[in-house]
Amino acid sequence: MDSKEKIVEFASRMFWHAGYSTTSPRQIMRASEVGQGSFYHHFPTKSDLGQVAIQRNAREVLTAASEMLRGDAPGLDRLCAYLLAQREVLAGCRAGGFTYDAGVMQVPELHRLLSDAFAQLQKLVEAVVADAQRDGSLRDDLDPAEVAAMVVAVVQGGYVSARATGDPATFDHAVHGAVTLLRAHTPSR
Amino acid sequence: MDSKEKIVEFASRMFWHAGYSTTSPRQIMRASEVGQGSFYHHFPTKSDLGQVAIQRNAREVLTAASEMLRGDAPGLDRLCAYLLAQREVLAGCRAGGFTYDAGVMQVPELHRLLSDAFAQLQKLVEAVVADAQRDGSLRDDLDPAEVAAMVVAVVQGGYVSARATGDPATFDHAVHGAVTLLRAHTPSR
DNA sequence: GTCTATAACTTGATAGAC
DNA sequence: GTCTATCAAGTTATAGAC
Repeated sequence: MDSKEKIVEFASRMFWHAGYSTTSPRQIMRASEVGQGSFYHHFPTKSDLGQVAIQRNAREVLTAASEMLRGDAPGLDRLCAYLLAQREVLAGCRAGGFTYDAGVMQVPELHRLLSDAFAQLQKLVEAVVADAQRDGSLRDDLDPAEVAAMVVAVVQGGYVSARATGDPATFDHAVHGAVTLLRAHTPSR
Repeated sequence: MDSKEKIVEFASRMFWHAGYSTTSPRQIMRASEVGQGSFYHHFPTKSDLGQVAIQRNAREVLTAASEMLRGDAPGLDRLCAYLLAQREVLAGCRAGGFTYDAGVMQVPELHRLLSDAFAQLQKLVEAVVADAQRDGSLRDDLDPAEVAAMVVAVVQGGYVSARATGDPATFDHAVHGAVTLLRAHTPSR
């Protein structure tokens, strides 16, 4: 593996676990065993690296979501599968975690990665809500955009609550609550 | 107002808006117009100040929540009022925002403030869910802990999503989705 | 309680040789 | 592409006088 790729690998993971602002180029150099010369050759500024590393995290969130959401199953089942999926809860969301990092939010290029990622995630989920309404697994008088926003928020908030309490079960409670409410909205039974 | 109180006032607000790790003692001294001598006299270390300032933020979250949740109205109405309350959405949650700050999470005393706050918030909401089930405004076959966790998560996730997209309406969509689902669960109509 | 001076360390680079 | 040396600025304090 070349230096550049090693840097991005480690940076993505370290930014995810320890935050962008609170992780220094030096720490990344040590972890990835890449010298200062190479580091600054590939990434002249920290935000250049942030750009690539955060985008990688965002893509992983979207890739994982789209895999969990697709298939032939009824829309509601796919929605619930997404909510109930296994996650590294206490590590937090690879994308959502950056929304509270001032060093990310102040840099337009970095903030943009997050707004794009969340817009795409919302669309992915919204399409499945619409599927669920078409295939009859969910009442069609619900607003797909609102249901999708709620689903995304429950996951993001589940991470926050669980990190606060230090207990992954907090996440599970939240998503189970959402699943129960959604399941009860099957029109004909 | 004395120096100590001024420091705490500004620190609480600055930590909330810009993060704990990304706000330095120096910035707080300048904003609050308190000299270095006074600052370190009152707060020997940054985390001593973090302790007080973050606790103040956490208390404000709990105070606001308990005011919105109490009253004679049916439990479900109070729950929805809490979800639909006006908030400074793009500033994020005064407590939840710290869950992604490594500088907070690594210090046990600071992390504890968050776990206590979220545990209390969960209890507050859970009690109102139970009220709603007793007064008949919500189906009683739902698990109060799960519904409460979901409500808290929707709010926390609403903040995260809205900060990501940069649009407060993202928050509104999420909570409206939750309200619609909850309202549809009134047993007898 | 508040002031000024100082300091050890980290951050985020830049410069120039190989 | 990678290395070592260097650096200005910022962070988080400490010391001692008033």
